[in-house]
Amino acid sequence: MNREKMAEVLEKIALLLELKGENPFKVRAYRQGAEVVMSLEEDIVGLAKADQLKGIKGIGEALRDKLGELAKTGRLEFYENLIAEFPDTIFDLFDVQGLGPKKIKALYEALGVDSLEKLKRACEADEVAKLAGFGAKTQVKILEAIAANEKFADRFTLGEIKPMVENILDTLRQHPEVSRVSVAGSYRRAKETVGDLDFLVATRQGARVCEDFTTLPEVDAVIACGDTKASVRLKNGIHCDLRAVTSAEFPFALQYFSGSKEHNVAIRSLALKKGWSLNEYGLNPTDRATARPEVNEEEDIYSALGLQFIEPELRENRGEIEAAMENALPRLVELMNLRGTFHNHTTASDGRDTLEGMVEEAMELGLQYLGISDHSKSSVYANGLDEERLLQQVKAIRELEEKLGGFRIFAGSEVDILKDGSLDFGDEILAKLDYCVASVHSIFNLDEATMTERICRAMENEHVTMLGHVTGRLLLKRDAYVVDHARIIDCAAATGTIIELNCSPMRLDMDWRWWKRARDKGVLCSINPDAHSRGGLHHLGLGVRVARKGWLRREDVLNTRSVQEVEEFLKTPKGAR
DNA sequence: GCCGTTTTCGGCCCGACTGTTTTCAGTCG
Repeated sequence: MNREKMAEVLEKIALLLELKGENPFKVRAYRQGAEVVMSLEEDIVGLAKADQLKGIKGIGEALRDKLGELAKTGRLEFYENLIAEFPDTIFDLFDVQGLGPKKIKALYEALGVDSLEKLKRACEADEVAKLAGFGAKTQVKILEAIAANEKFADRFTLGEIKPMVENILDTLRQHPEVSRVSVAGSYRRAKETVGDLDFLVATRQGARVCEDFTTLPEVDAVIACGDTKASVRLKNGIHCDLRAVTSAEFPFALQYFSGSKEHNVAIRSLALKKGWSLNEYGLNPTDRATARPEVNEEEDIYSALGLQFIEPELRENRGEIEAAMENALPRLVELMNLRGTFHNHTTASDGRDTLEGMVEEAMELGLQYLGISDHSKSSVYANGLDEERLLQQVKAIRELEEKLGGFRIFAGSEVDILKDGSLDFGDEILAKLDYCVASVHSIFNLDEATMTERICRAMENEHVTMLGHVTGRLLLKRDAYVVDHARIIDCAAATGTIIELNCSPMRLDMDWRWWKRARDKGVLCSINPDAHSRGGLHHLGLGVRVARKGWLRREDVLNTRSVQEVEEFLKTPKGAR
């Protein structure tokens, strides 16, 4: 039993109760329970096993018992009875745009529809349109939604949709009737993947702007279009909403639609305590209210509630509101703080650009130093360097550096962590490098304890400056290999090993949820693009956003330091850094 | 089912949009 499985059971119970027409608040309680299970800092499975869930907000007596049973026996009778009432394939129906519990229930009871396949056939046989509450248009929309689901992925990585978001923002800014523009939602909060996009505009001509939005070249299908809201599906399949509000409403709408839902629930209840009812249009006095604060920007809303401004990346209800009350929010790292970066590849292994090309791009970006760390010999698939080629590369780096004068190139290696935790190069070779990134690139299927031990052993090596991509995850493609993050963070703290924030768009690894803990234990971060081409260096901005989401400050990140400081750091023995 | 500075019962966010209705239910965020 693990955290994910526990949350999934609660999530599925919520759906099944909805199908049965249960009290919506009970449904919500299960859904919130799933949320709590996923976001709790402590080891929820261990706590559940030991009957120590008491006092956790959102987990009451009933959920406590159910989680306890689940953790101890791996099963839950209540759930098994519930799930036996419906076929497993019925869950797929909830993914169809426009179908909710009531409609699914009707389809199931009247037509026996319990899978996507049966739904499709029922629509094609014109049976759905005849049902009460359904009609011809609904039937067409269901078929379209099924087709869209078959054709497209339902989530996108933050990195891959960035160019498109920038494009749409530019177009909206140029609209003559639009005065203010922003993207909101999980994209603005820098979640590693997003399921949809939310755009917000200030205008007096909502209907017209909404209409124009639906004719953008990126739009594939229009789902809805009214006076204040338009909803479309873009050609790459992503769902995209536009909200049009007045300029006075804009800060409220921006706050509201940026979420997260959990953050907003907490903010609104705080507002109520102060005598204000907060929604997407404004701050309205309840009977206890004092004078209405002036709000022109989002910052003014937080300030009216007696809070420090909370950066969007932090709005996950993970302690940011409490910190803002005490004026204790960190000043987050910014892109302009970065002076260089480590973990980059060249044509020597599997990169697409030469050493000279990579350095040139780094200089263009205004960096003062660049770390080169090509793959080591065990990564045969990536043309990894053996000892001889590595030493040649070090020589080439020193020569290029000499020629450039002033720009520092750190010679390193991304050395493979072998199965037993030993390294692909011996200490005598590693000692000749300026630094070294150690990463796992093979044998991903070890159990958690063995994998964690393997990684910790590598970190104990004096020459390992930093740990590369902690879990090896490829977002939406390959799961993380299982590691005990808490132990790895402790080990990094104990050995003075840096943990990399790999900001390749597919990775964003270590996950943002762990950085605050690492920071509090004194572990240093290095924001590394894992660049395999000149363009790859541009992902540093993405890395900064994730670092911010992990509560990191400038001083928590190695590559905000100057060349001299980094040299000093690397010269100092690990234990003394 | 959860929660409590309206505290053990009675609330729990609510507004926009659509389609099928003839005044509203369902979905979505």
